[in-house]
Amino acid sequence: MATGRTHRPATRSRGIPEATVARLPLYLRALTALSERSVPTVSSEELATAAGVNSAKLRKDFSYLGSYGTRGVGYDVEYLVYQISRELGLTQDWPVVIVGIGNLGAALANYGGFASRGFRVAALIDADPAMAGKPVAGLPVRHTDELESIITDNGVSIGVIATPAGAAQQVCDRLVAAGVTSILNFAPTVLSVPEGVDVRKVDLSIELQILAFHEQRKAGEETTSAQEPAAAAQPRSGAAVRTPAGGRAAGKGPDGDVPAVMPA
Amino acid sequence: MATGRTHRPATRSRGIPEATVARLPLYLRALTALSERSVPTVSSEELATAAGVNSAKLRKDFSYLGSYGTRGVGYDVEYLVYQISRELGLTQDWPVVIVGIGNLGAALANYGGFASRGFRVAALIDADPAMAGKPVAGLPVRHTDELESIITDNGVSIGVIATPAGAAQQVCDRLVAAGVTSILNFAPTVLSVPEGVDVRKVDLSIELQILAFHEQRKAGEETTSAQEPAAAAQPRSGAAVRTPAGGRAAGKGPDGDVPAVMPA
DNA sequence: ATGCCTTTGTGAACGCGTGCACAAAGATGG
DNA sequence: CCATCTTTGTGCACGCGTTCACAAAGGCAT
Repeated sequence: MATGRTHRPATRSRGIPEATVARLPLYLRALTALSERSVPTVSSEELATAAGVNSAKLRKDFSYLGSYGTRGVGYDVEYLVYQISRELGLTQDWPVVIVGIGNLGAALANYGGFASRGFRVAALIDADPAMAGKPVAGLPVRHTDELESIITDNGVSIGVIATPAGAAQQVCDRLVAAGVTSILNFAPTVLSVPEGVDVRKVDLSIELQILAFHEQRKAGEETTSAQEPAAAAQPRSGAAVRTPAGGRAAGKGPDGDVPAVMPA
Repeated sequence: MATGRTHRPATRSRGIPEATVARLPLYLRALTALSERSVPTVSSEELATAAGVNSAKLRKDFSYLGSYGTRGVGYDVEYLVYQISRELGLTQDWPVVIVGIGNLGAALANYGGFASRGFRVAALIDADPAMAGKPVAGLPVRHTDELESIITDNGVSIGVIATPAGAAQQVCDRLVAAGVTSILNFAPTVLSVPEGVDVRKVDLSIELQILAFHEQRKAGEETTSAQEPAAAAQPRSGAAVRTPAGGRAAGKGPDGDVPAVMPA
């Protein structure tokens, strides 16, 4: 759910649905694992299981990229890795800056998943002068004053914000002004950006809150109706990401707590 | 309109759409900020702006919770904070364990967004004996051996996995076996869990990859029309394959290597 | 070659989420 | 008490995403 972008999927022939784009990295990871095990080809069924999705969905996703499979056989692993990488733009080098080198920023700087996917941490930036020069993940922390020059000098177009909420918008503005057009925001704030700038938000506490909701619902169901629709036998469905279809649905309230009292 | 059997119970059937649940924390955050500023009431339009969503969507979301607004006035901030908190299950205490105290685990342990929302870090767990006892975020790190007892003793039902990918499934199995029914997974792996266990995944590199996709497309749009190599270019099986450490020279351009290693 | 078997690619149906637009509900002022 | 104004709550339509189901395509054995 990127905020920020408001216009058409544009590219008519190349109109890959957003939902599909979001799954491509998933496929890529599964394919990379297969590649390392020197598996030459893989069927949509196998790959779908490995990625935790439905096989029909996977085939349709791939169909947006082109016809890269062979009927009766499956997909060539290496070829598909290349195609998806290219589609995602991972065949080129993406310099990124991380702003806000606290616990989270340091964790991000050390995160192996970046470098291995074409992302190169161009610089770590922090507002604290005491941090300046201190090495984190092998890079010296730079002061915020240098933000603009770092971005222009390195041609950075992707910025990661890991600052406290209060500083996020200001940092965002400076990043955008300096030329950044994609932002990954870890600060718990709604960033406002001009047209043409993409923002993706990752909010750790929101994820937990969503889990708490479902957890509460599960706890409530035990006490009321043990009657569970018990969707078709699905022995060990891998994923469970996002609405697993057979999951909740016919819920029924936990228990009848209907307090009409206003605490205010 | 809700899902499931349409009785017409005076109490609303709890068929809250998943998309709505995912936005409730967003509203809650905006409302909390208003509450701290002692704002008594807020209109759907104002709150929607603060939360970064459409006002109609916000009203519809709230309608699933009940009619908590006053026409012509808006919503009572305090009351709404309470209602959403209750709906999300944040009015109770949720003990959580964090497994894998690396950079990310430590960042999570220090993350303020947890404690302030009803989540209490019951324990930090790591497999490294050298970490045991070492204080992180004010808590002593416990060894993995204690995992089961910690969970049962504290009644933990939510677990956070911040281990390397290789250990994630094993940790997950142990968490589930010990009674955890909700898992927030930061490891880049598809976890397989039995029916009834919720898994939410946060993948830092996937978010960046999605940004890269849009970034690449933006860059391509500038030059107007796709200079994209029409799909036919690549020979089926032979070529494509990873160019070991190929050029990438000029930075831009659809060639270069393919990431060979999974992120740790 | 021919026929069988496997697996892809996709047309079509369905369901969910989103946003518009408006009537109903309540506040407010005269 | 009535008129007017504001804002909610929601019916409806539309578009996207998901899933099913199957014909077409290719491999393989005979």
